[in-house]
Amino acid sequence: MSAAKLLLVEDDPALSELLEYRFQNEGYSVRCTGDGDEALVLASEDVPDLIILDWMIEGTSGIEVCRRLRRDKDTAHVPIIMLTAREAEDDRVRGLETGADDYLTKPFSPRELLARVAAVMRRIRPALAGETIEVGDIRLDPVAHKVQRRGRALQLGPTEYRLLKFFMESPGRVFSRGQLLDGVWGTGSDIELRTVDVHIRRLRKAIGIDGAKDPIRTVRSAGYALEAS
Amino acid sequence: MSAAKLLLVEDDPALSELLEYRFQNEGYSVRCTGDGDEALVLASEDVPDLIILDWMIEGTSGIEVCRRLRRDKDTAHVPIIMLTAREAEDDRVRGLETGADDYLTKPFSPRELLARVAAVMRRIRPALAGETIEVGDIRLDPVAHKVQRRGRALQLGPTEYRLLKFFMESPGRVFSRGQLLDGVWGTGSDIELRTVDVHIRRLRKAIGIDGAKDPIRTVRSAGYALEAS
DNA sequence: ATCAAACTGTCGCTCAAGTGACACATAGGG
DNA sequence: CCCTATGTGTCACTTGAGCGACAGTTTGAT
Repeated sequence: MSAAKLLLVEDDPALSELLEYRFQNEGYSVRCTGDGDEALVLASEDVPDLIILDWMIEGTSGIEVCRRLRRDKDTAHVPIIMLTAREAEDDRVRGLETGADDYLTKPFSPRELLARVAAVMRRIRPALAGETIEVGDIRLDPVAHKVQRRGRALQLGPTEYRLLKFFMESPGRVFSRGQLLDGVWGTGSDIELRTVDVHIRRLRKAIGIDGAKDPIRTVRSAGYALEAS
Repeated sequence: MSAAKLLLVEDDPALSELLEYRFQNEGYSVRCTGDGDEALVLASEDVPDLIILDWMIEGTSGIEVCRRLRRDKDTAHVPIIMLTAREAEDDRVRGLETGADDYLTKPFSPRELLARVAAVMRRIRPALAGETIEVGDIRLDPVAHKVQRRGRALQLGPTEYRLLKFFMESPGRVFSRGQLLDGVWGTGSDIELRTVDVHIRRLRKAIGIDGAKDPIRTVRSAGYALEAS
């Protein structure tokens, strides 16, 4: 999965380094700068998914950076979390009105910042907040109803989709034909057990990419399983 | 334009009344309750655009309400701003981790809450904040009530416009016919589900430019989605 | 007030995709 | 070798979506 890209604009080296480390640890891709003008350049040449912006920085001030980011078409929609030492309500309101999406007052705990970043990411890019299921090289996005393998979109029918999703919710686990019928078709279905085979074959065909091995394992006299590998 | 719908969950009558007044003044459509269980009912029967939730309320606690809202598919994506008297970092983090999008500590000024609500609305439903939305090569200006594709003005009927706008507010996401009826026609409409198909067809025809491919994706037995690409 | 044009909701038909059943092929254990 | 569990190809049926048409309604201009 492509990691979420953060841009951290903070001129206190100690804090900047600490945060960079923590965010990288969480799997984000982070770029840092302590300078307002440089921040604008970085933001426009590779638009990040989220910007963490200190109010008091060298060069162009934080609020001015915020305003300019909002004015540029490419960065207008990028969420911004502002960091500041100011407590005054007026400043908070001004920050929000300028276009910041969230606001944190120093001193804050890295943990709280992480939680806020995660909250924003959850809203903005659900795909990056773990709402998609990933097993091996297959990624399933239930919101968009889309499935990818190795970055290539797969074309699945409704039943194939439900079947794959069911497998992906419990990777590696073997399901009997009866369990699959219950889970995918619904408990009240009086479908032939063998029909499962057919759909397994269709699913195999649908997710088959040459160069990739079949992730569906047949377990003789037991059922089928989706391999986590 | 349909006003943004807020759900205010606050059991202090004085505060509740004050906020309701202020929000209505800003053009929001507000419903209030002081009870957690009632909040869940209200939220599910007519999904609001944003929920303001007091941590300490009668009945089910705020954090539990938050958790349940997140669990229900219909309300999972609705942004939540939590209000609380607690200062402790642990509580703040817990609130955010449970799925709240933002957080305000009492006492707060109504003005700051308004600013935060506006910030969230701007991000979630730009159209309600009067901003133009852009998805792929389609641009929609809610103020001018105009739609362009590749710079060419499109001619849309009222329902086509609302339908497109609804899609553009959540690009890539699949909506069932029922969800589309709720979102575009309003919750109380007793329209045939199949009518949605007809309007989808009309919308497709209206936004069709030769050389451009149809951005509306049909998801069999699920609904429709507007492709971000 | 009148009229024409545009918009909206329904219905029924058509066609394509999805689905289930069956017949047959294949593989592996006894 | 035989038998059973599994895999594969095919076909008919079902379902769902697209489409054209139409009648009722609303809108806007004259």
